[in-house]
Amino acid sequence: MVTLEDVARQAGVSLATASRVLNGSTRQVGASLRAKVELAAHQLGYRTNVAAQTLARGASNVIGLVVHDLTDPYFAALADGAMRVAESHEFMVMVGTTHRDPEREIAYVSTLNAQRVRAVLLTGSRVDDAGLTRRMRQELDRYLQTGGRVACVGQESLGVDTVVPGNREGAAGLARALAGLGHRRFAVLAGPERLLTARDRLAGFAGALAELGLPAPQVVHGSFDRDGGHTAATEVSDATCVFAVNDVMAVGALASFRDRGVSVPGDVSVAGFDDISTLRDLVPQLTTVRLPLADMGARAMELALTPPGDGADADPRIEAVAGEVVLRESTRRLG
Amino acid sequence: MVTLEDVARQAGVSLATASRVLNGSTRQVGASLRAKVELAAHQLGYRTNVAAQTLARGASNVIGLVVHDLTDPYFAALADGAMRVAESHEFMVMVGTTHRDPEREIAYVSTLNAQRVRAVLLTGSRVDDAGLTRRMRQELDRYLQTGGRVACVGQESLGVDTVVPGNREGAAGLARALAGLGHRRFAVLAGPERLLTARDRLAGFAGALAELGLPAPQVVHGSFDRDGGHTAATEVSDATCVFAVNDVMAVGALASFRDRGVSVPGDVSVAGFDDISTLRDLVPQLTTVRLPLADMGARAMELALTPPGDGADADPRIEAVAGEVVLRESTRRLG
DNA sequence: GACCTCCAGGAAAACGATTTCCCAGTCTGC
DNA sequence: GCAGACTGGGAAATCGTTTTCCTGGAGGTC
Repeated sequence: MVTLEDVARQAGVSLATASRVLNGSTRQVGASLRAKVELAAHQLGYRTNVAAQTLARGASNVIGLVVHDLTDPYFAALADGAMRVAESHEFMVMVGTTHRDPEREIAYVSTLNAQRVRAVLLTGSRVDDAGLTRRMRQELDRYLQTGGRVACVGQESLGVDTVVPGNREGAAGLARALAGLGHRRFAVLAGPERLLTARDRLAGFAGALAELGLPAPQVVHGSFDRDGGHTAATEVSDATCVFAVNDVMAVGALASFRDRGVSVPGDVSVAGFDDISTLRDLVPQLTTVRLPLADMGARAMELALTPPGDGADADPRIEAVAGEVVLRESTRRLG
Repeated sequence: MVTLEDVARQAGVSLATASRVLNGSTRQVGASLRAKVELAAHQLGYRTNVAAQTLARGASNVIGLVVHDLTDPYFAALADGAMRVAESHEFMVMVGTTHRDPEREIAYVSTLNAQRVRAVLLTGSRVDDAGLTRRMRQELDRYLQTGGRVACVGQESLGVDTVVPGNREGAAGLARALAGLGHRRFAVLAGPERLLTARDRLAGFAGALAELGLPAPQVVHGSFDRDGGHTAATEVSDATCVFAVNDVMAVGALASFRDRGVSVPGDVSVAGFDDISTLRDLVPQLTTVRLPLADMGARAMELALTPPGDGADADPRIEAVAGEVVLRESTRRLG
């Protein structure tokens, strides 16, 4: 293992000079020495020991990214946007997958803290559980106190810089658009009861229906994934339009209806939420609420990397992202 | 920032004892001291400084994972399988995305080397370019010499432990199955000319057709993604069956045909490769060659984590993974 | 030419852990 | 009762950098 000292010796300079040449320093080094050091480093095949560098500098060049599930295109898109930004800043990204287990999420923050990562990005939707939230807050505080930075995508319940998608407003807009198509009897495949993202979308949707004086939708809870949508769809009884609170669930619902010979949008209309791009070639094309996921990931990463301005550090920065209703083939005009 | 020394002082023990209690050691520590240390650590909110630990131990608990594109479900599935294994061994995973740029891939190996990661997992298909391969080899050698471990998914061209999918055999099997349906005139949406995975699949497919005494397929090159499939499909002239060398391209091709009013499988049959699970609810359901992607990622990670056995370290371990032809709705029986 | 300011270079002290010794007890067996 | 193993505890060296001083010489000003 070749160290900086080896390089310095071979180049006939001090450790300090070698360090200054090889790992960016404000101090100047004379051209001839500089050349010698670079040559020596190249000849010996020197690679900085980042652990030592991190220890000495007191700051790493790693960012932590916590997602629920990489195979869920929602998180993949978010992660992709975030990673592009990190890469453009020459940061490495350490990824943790929680598989939707809040305990693991907390554990990851702890581990990332131990790694002294520069910033942590939490992309998973929060859950309505005061105990968990409190413990997460506590873990985050530990990290923040030692100079860490945290940003979040989803709900602002953690009191950190957050990119907040317009779940309520988007779902409300979708409800109005669907009502505009003539639908009156709705069902909502609402996902897990305590998941805030799911809950907000349901609330926005139901709220808008109420405002329009329409009957409350049938609500079917279930898991937040494709199979959750598939299962929940079988319980829909008497609706002309089904809103799945995310696209992946909508896909499950479509499959379920197809299996049972129910035509979409002939017999029932289906809408989702997120506008996952991998699903854009689905048949029928899915009516949904588009979120700029990659962009949201990128903005969250920017938040995490940008220290809060001069003002009081008390207020977390909140960036709202609007969803855009996109009507496609899976929902039809009634009557 | 609370250090181990703070903990030791608060607990009234030496640094050595505190270290032994908090960060797994073979040495025993008396129960009373142990309790004191644990209490102190808890009270002070101590978090190990992993950088210092890595430096002292000379080995990190981080694994490097290099993928082309997280939003491509192929890599997402691979990464997911790999990460599960890493997590089960309590390793953290540092992910790099190359966006299909071989230079970036090499740069990542270098960076991960600097991080002194325990192992590096390369999941991207190799490209036929002697210069690039040589430089990658060189970079890997540097890393291997210092005790690093490397595993790869794809082609065995790097001479490291590799999980090799049966691209040739799978594509050949597919060709035979499609010929068995009565197809005679084929087109292959063949992806980039120099990408080995694409090339192998094309070769396997064309080879099997030749063996059957069928005419050579029309070959259309293009990019390896959805849009590549879409574009390439427009150039297909006179075929009853189109083989896209991966599922994502097949989706593009389906969309292209649909746009032009060409019915699948009525007018033309379409097949892909990989069996991406996100696409299982596509209409029409895609005929493809199934690869156990998550499992492949997991096995590659196992390879990376398991030191080669006692024998000569000369031979890289190769694990072959067979693809399984799955005929679905997108291909029909002719005549 | 004296004085002051820069500036490039080096010696050495951090950074925060792990681990090798060394030491003083305590057991064991006879 | 004593040699010899075994035990748990601590002092201090070590890992590979960065960075703070310190120093001597070069260049500028009056």
